[in-house]
Amino acid sequence: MRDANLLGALALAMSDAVTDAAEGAAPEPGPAAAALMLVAHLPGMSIDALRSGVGLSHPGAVRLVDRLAARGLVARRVSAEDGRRVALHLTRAGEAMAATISARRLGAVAAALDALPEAERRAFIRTSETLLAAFVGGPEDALRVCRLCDEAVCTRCPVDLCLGGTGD
Amino acid sequence: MRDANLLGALALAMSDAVTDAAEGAAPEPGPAAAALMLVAHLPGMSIDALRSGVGLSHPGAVRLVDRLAARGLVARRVSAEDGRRVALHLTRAGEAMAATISARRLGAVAAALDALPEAERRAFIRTSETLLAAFVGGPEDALRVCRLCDEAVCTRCPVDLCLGGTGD
DNA sequence: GCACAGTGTGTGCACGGCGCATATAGCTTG
DNA sequence: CAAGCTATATGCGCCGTGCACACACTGTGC
Repeated sequence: MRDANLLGALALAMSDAVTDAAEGAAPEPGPAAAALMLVAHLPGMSIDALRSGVGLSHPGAVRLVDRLAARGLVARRVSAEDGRRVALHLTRAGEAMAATISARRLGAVAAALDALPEAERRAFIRTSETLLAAFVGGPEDALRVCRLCDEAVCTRCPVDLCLGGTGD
Repeated sequence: MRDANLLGALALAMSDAVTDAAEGAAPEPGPAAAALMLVAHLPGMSIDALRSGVGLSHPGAVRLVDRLAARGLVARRVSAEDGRRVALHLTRAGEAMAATISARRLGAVAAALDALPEAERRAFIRTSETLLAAFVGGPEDALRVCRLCDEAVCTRCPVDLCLGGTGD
């Protein structure tokens, strides 16, 4: 029980730090930062996929894209293979903002992580991979879990691996 | 960089699981669950202390207490030593709800943690204690970090220890 | 080729939590 | 006792959100 309580507190503290760092660089608080990172990760994704990633209702996702498009961060394009779907893409400004968000997010974690001795750090990360896989139940969870990830540094991704992917 | 990204994803996934479990047992989504746990941890606390713990503005905290009081979960009492301050206390119903919130929160983490081998688990928790202390900058952070903690199982608390407390 | 259901997206509407500015009560210092 | 500070409470408006509904497009049946 003590271990679970301690780990829950660490998760909350780190998540707060990560979220504050990410949303501080976003145009508005809330799911905007996650939306930008998701579109950066999966260019051409649909609004419905974005919805499940950021945890909003359908109309909420539409309005979020409205606001991001009005700021010139994302662009709606018509999908080539399906006329109903919207293909979301990042503009230059959106890509720059996503890069800033990712840098701040990584910095919030790296500071504490770099203070660990090398061996302890490696062991900790290995166990973290095991735990992360345990929190992924299916493909719909992957978008949520990875909604702030930076695909550029996400090698051997445990989420992809546990879903049968290649881990890139 | 990869380590920081991975750890950030784990923090987000665990925090989501913990928050969903806690808020699912609360009367409303958002900071209500944290407010109940904080008052359970520190009976007689003021609205201003609650405000810093849940991360709301002053009026927001007042309205939150209004709603919790209207549901019969918390009680406003006048502080004995300071007539301006409100001493917040949990009612019987509030204590029961706080117990449920804590149980669900611990369950969300314990399931994944119990799957680890004993030695790996102990090593992971030790490093977690080190990291948790790194995310506490001052006394004001303690309330935020511990806003969902269960004091009954929080022995040798790294947050208290790094602030010079007794760790209970 | 055409009606049909199913899916993806956009919109009118109202609700509610939130912060800003302000007001009031109580403590504290001169 | 007057002035300043702190803690709490309230009027007000904003904005993100979800619900219900409408529309566009795709695929399947006849």
